[in-house]
Amino acid sequence: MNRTGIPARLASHGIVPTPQRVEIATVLLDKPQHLSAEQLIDALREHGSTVSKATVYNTLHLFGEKGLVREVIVDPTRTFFDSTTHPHHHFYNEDSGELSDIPVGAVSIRDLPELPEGTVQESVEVLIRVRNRGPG
Amino acid sequence: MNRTGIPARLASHGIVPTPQRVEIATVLLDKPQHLSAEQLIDALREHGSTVSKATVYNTLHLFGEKGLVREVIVDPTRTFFDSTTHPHHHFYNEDSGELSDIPVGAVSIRDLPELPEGTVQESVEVLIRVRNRGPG
DNA sequence: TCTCCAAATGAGAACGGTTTTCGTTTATAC
DNA sequence: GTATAAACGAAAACCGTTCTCATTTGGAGA
Repeated sequence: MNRTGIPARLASHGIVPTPQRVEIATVLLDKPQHLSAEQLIDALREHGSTVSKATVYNTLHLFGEKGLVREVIVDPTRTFFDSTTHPHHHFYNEDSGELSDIPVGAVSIRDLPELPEGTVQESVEVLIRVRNRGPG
Repeated sequence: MNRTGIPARLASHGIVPTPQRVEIATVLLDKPQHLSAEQLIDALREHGSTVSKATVYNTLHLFGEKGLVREVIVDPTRTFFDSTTHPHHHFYNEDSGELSDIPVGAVSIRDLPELPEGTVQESVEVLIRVRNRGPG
């Protein structure tokens, strides 16, 4: 169902399922994961895909707008794309550059604050930065 | 106390208070605020300072390492430096690019999760992304 | 089937915030 | 005064991302 399901999944999000988009979605949405654009391009190449960098970026932004992936900003040098879109939070290992999920329910917010005048809430993100425990 | 206090404040953080560092700290630490490097350079220029870009970046990183400012990453295009270092959280207005503090105590985390194997916690950050309320 | 048109793709150039390079200046020690 | 290391700064390099624009693709209608 995975491979055949991708085009339908794109369509259900209002995305025209072109071959390139299907390739990208097949690799990125294969499992819960967080990939940078560069990592995704590498993965695509390993799968024999030849999609261009421009299309990968265009597609990632399109997927983001349509709610098929979530953009995660934790590092000034690259953006991560999260194949899991339901609400959850993240650990970011600053030593390894690895982004991982905090199990749903393992953390929750108490007392959401009043928003700044004239604004509407977009998202609530909790990020726990960690480092590898040093020797000792 | 502000101007005379800055060199001592740097020194107390293990930072040699050179003229440039004092200029930078004087502008950035003047009040609770969040400035990007570019905004800070503009502010320095308005104060008559001629510090170079390289020194501003070097200094900001040094201040960050020494715990004098906090780096806030919410936008892939620029890093913000927060003059308030005690624990607090942020609103980020994606329309205006404005970063603001969530009042301390207005939000708190329930049930911190277990950290990934072999890691130690660095920080816990809550970010609430907002947008300007559209007309209507 | 042929044409037209709009959307999508891709190669490579451009962009822009940040980092690096490396020669010069400054501060401190002796 | 001289040596030495740290700090500074101008400009180039860097690099992830965006942009340009020519080409390709896919559908609608003739």
